This record gives sequence, C-alpha cells and structure tokens, in this order.
Amino acid sequence: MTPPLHLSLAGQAVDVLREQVLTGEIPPGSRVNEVEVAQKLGISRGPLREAIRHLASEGLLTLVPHRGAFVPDAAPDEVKALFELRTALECAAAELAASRRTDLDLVRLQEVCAESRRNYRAGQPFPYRLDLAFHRTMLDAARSPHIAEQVRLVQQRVVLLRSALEDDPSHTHASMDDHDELVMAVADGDAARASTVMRRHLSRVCAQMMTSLNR
Amino acid sequence: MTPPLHLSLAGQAVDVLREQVLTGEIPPGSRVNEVEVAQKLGISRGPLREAIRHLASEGLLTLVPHRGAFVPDAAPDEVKALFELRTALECAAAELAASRRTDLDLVRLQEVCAESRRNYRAGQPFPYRLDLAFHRTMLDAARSPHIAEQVRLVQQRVVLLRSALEDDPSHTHASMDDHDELVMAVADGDAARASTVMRRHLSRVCAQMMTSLNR
DNA sequence: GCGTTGTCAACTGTCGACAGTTGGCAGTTT
DNA sequence: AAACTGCCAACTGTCGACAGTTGACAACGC
Repeated sequence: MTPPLHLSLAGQAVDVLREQVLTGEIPPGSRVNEVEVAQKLGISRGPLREAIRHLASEGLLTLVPHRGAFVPDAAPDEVKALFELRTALECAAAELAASRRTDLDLVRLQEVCAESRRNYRAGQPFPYRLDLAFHRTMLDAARSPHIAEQVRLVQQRVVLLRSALEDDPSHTHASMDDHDELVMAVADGDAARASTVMRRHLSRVCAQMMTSLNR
Repeated sequence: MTPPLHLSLAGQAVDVLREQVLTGEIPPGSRVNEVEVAQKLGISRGPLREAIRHLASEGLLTLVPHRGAFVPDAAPDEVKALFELRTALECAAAELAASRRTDLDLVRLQEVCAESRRNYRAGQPFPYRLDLAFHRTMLDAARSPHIAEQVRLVQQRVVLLRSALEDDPSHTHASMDDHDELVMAVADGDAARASTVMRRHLSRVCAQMMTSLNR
C-alpha cells in the first residue's frame, strides 16, 4: 500500500494549486477566489486558506490584505534579483559537490549529460526536464539538504517566470557544454572551477531569460 | 498616523509567537497547544493555525501530522547544515557588497565596528545585537533583497539554536577582527577577499557554536 | 511479570456561518 | 460633464462546533 504523500486536505490543495500555478492554468496576474476554488476542489475554505498561505511563503502567490491572493506576473527586474539568489546557492552547491561527490554521483551526472546529447542529436530541443534533472543531481551530490531545499524554491519561482519555454538552439548547445564542463570540474574535485563555471552558466541562462521576456 | 504593521490577528499572532519561540519563552522541544495558546492570545484557532503554519515555513516550528507543532531543539548536525546555507548566502552578499557599496554603506559599516570596539574597551562583552547589526548592514550594502530575506530566515534559525549566548572573550575579539577585515575588503571593492574572509568568519562562528552546544 | 488488547480523553483537521472591509456603481451636486 | 457621496455586492477575516486520529492508560491473558 502506498501511503498518500499528504493525508490532509490542505496538503493536497497545496500540490494541486502549485501545479496549476506553475503550468499557467491559473495565469499570472489573476486572483485566487477562496470560495470558488474551495468548491472546485471540494474542500472548505479553511484548508484552502492554509494552502494559499503556504504557496505565498514559497513565493508562488502574493497576498494582499482584504483583497486576496494573486499570481505574480513576470517582471524582468525580478528575474535578475532571483538569479542573484540562485547563483549564490548553486555556486555553493557546485563547490560542495566537487568536494563531496561519490563515484555514483559522477555516474549519474554523466548519464544526464549523455541523455541530453542523445536527445540533441536526435534533433530534439533540449528539454527543460533534463536541465532540471541535471541541476537536481548536482544538488544531491552536494549533500546539503538546506541549500537543496532553497534551490528548489528558487527554481520554482524561476519556472513561474518562464512565460515561454525557449527552444533557442544556440542556448541549448551552450547549456550542454556548461553542464559537461561542470561535470568535469566536479569529477576533478575542483571546487573553484565548479563554482566559476556554474556562475557563468547561470549568468547565461539569466541573460537568455531576460531577452526572451523583453520580447 | 502609524498604520499597524499587521492588522490581521494571524499576523499579530506570528509576531508574538516568533518572539516567544526565539526568546525561549516557549522552550525547544515543547509542543504548541492550539486551543491553549489561542485562548491565551484571545483569538480563535483559525488565525492561530495560520500563524503556526507560517512559523513552520520559517523553520521556527516543525509540524507533525495529527500531533501538532513543536519547537525544534538544537542538534549539532543541524548547526553545521544551517551554516552551509548561511555561508553560501553571506559570502555571496559580501561579494555583492564589495562591488555595489556606496560611501554611505561604508560609513555605516565602520560605525558599527567602531561601536563594537568602544563597547569592548568599556569591558562589555560583544553583544549579539551588534553582530546582528553588522551583518545586516552588510546585507543592505549588497542590495539583493532576496538574499537578504533568506539570510534573515537562516539567522533566525541560528538564534533558535543559540541555547546560551556565549561571552567567550577570545571569540569576541576574533569576530571583531573579522568584521574589520571585511569592511576593509568591501572598502577596496575586493569581492574575492570579502568572500574569503566572510567564509572564515562564519566557519569560526559555527565552530564556536558547535563547541558551546556540546557542553 | 510481561506483552497484548480495548477503551478513552485530548487534540488536530475540517466545516459552515457571521462580521468587517474593499472596490465599484448609481445618484446627486456644481 | 466632472467630481463627489452614499450604497451595495463580493470577498476576506474570524469564530464556534463537529468529526477523526493519536497516544496513553488500564484491564486482561499468558
């Protein structure tokens, strides 16, 4: 028997709402009506309120007193500010990964990169799924649960800002190269280089998002 | 007219509870009884539950399904893990501060250091208040609101783990020296050195906390 | 005596209803 | 016509009560 991840209605509501916000099913700028959504989910307002507050603490909703909860819409400045935090966290994670990684970690990282290459040669664009997988594997190798958790939250907010999933081929290629270079640095246990490459990588991704937002 | 910072009962409850948790008025390991605390605060369980959930999201309470909310007690491993996150954030902040600081920022940093020295010469121990002020001024100079917010949250959790406010003179002296050196690096705009010194500083503070916890 | 099972009180999870606030609209005034 | 004022509907903030679960204690069997 698989025990449900969240027994409580509030927990389930968090999962459902998070999904709807991240996929854009609830579009940026729109308001979350408590009674309406509660009815739609088949629960009462109490648990739903808790779910809304939880998502607000994750930055996926903004609360306005007596007005309700809104899905924040993308602001270019916000992207930059968010990437400052993400860079701080992921560079540190890259350093830690370089000094703590096991051989199994290395195999996993290489596997993700290999799959990206196969995907690319097959003419497919670089799926965001594999990019997420790479960064997540990196975080596992860093073995710092708190940093990993914070990165998860930041990445979520980044996803929220990704108005359009970009398929720019040059960006795809550059990202894969960055990933490969990161794996090499981690393999060598070269923390300084891992941090440097990660910084360059994220700076590139950030710039790419900024330009795609301003269009 | 000063508009109240929190009109809602939930917001007020958050402030009161946070204070009580951080000061140890609600001791680590103890449970927060919803009905009891709600009566004591003169509010209903609804807003109190939201407050509890909020503090849990800040890491000041841990939630156990069907059991309630507990104040987490200090675990040495937790200190180490927490300082990994704090180091990642504050080193990045130090780098940013070194490259973005204004002259006014510099004056403020020097003023905090000077006050620490005056305090020290007067035979007073290094008050935690001034240490907090220093790091906060540093964060202001970094001008990265997201990093600053995360540091605030982590520092809160660190305070929660400070079972006893230590007055070790040697530690006091070393910390003041670290702060001075940080200010110099920031003054020179030397991001790399600022990061290095901050890392050493936090590593020292962490070690000091670990030993004081194991006693 | 020790482990097991049944019972129970306490507490959390959830719900429906009431009160207070907000933004918008119609009516009025100049 | 523009601005102001008063009202109104919709929604959030809050409350008290009910239902389900948990851990503990007591009674029982071995």
